[in-house]
Amino acid sequence: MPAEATIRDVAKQARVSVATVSRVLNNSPAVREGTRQRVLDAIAELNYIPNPIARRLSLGRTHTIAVVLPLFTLPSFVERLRGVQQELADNEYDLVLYSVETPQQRDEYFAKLASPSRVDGLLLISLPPSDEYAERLSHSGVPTVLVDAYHPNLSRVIVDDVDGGYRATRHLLELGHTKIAFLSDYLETPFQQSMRQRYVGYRRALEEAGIDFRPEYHVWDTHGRPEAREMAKGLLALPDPPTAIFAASDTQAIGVMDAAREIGIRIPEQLSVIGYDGIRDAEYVNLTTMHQPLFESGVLGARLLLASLQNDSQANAPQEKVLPLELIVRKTTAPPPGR
Amino acid sequence: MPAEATIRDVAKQARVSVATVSRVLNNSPAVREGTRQRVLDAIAELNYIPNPIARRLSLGRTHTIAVVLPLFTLPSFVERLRGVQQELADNEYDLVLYSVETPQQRDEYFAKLASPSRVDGLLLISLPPSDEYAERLSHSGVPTVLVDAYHPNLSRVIVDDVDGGYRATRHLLELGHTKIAFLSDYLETPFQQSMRQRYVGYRRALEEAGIDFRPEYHVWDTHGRPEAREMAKGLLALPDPPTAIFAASDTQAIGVMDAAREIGIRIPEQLSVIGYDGIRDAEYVNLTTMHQPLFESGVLGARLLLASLQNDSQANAPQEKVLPLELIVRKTTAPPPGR
DNA sequence: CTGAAAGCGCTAACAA
DNA sequence: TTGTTAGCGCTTTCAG
Repeated sequence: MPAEATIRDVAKQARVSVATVSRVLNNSPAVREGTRQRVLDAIAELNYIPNPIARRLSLGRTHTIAVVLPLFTLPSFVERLRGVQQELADNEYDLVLYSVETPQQRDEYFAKLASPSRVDGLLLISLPPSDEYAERLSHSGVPTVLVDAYHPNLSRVIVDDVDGGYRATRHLLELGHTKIAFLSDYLETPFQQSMRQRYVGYRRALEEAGIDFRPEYHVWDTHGRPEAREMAKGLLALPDPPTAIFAASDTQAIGVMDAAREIGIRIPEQLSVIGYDGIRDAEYVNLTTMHQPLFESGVLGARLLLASLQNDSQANAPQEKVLPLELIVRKTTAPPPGR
Repeated sequence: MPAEATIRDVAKQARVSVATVSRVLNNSPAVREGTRQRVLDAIAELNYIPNPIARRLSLGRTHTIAVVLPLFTLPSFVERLRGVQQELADNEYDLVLYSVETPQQRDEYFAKLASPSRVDGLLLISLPPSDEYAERLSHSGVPTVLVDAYHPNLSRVIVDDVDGGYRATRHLLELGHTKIAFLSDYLETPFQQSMRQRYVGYRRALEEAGIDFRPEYHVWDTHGRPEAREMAKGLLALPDPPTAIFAASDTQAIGVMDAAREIGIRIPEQLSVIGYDGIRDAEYVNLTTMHQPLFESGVLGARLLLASLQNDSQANAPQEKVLPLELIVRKTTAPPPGR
């Protein structure tokens, strides 16, 4: 393969200066049509492609947006990423991907990426930064937006998960349930804050309805369908089992459905199940769920970032975009048995 | 935020030349310990981070690996991507992501990325290049490896999909089925060649068994669970419906299961279903499937690429890695009714 | 062991 | 309208 042609080669070939070549490259109007054509011809002939790295160095911009997200096993993360990717696709920016598996790794990436010489912008999906890193990020000069994560100092696109948890629980309550379990991830991890908020909403709805919270109705484990199935089995084996289960994600709700099928408990006649997220699979299995706009959250996050990349008014206040939640009632929730 | 410190600032602060700073940055042994320490101190004090772009320009390498894959709705693509990501994570390379939705876009990306000034290496997932682009790629000087795609001139990690299709069909045949349908994506798209090969294997197995191929038993549509469900319904509504369906992907097989449930046909008593891929969901729904190592294919693809990035013996012959397929018999296949 | 200086390929004043 | 030239921040000869 022949060595790559440079702007100098083109200049020589077209008998102009590199400045002129640069001008036509950048669509400067200040170049005579004939000259432009000569340059274009030279470019075509030499098969010239401008070196983006050199361009970036000269411009002082990286043309890169880093997207950081938890290791993307979960459909909801992937869906958000797809939104981001779509919005970024026709832009000038490269989307570079970082997947984090541990809090240490997360902080490592945050530290590494909080530098304008590395990236032009940062998109953090479902990864709430600690105060320390939020501070560093907002002072780094790297525009940052959070998707599905909250920090007061950073732009974000979120939903009101407390309200979501509340409304999901209300739905069950209104059907007449009083024995309502909550099944989720570990709540204590600083990794995921949405889950915890849904739990808060759940507690609030119970309290408001004058129903005592029963600790044995709250179960948690690492995220996953089989894990949820096992948890659900435990719940249903209780001396006084719940008549409804609120799963903090659709994936987990589907695990609950697995358990019910396995044990021979009919949904929704004997057990109501409600999920959260509104992933595609929820529709296929007819799961009642609290739907949030996953794909759109990615799109909006990217858009927000792009916007703050435009007006480099660095110090513009953090934006907040709250996306709507929608209760989608399908076939897995009904009044409790005997009502 | 203070302007970023440069290597010059560090040099000044440490009272050495930039060359020396560069040496300690690159762990050159040719630096006296005392000097090194001074430099290190200066770096710490100024909070200096080397500018990667400048480094890349100087080194003439992009430190970037581009991964191109079809828009990642499908679990199997995501799984492969995860493998790639994991293998690349602790490397010096940035993983930049390109998702293609149309053949035009694919070629656009191929053209753009076939340039050493853009990327150090290229990983194409489930995207067989045309001869023309394969040619361009292999002459571009950009090491390229295909995952789940084949071209004789390019390194690749694949499975033997003809054999997979053959063995999946054999499994059904051996159970005693003779009315076996094949349900897939469009076969004619140059987008996906694996599907077509599975079909070839299917036909071969039938032929070998002396069973005539019935055109009405071969259905196809765009990929997706609901689409597969509709196709399956069509198949089952045939005057002489099949007793077994070989779906070219697990996602589609699950769609078939949806259809059966909806119509009230029992699996496997009345209908056998076999899928392909071995995605996680297949296990949950107890689907018999032809399993291929998806995650590993990504890992291996990345490894292959990394290796050819090492020995820049550009002209090394294309490597081929064939991963094993494994028939996993679960609960969706059984002898046909009345046997 | 250290420094001076050229160069990576491009952009953008500034001059002409 | 076009050309000259000084950077962008780093690496790497080549001298010393």
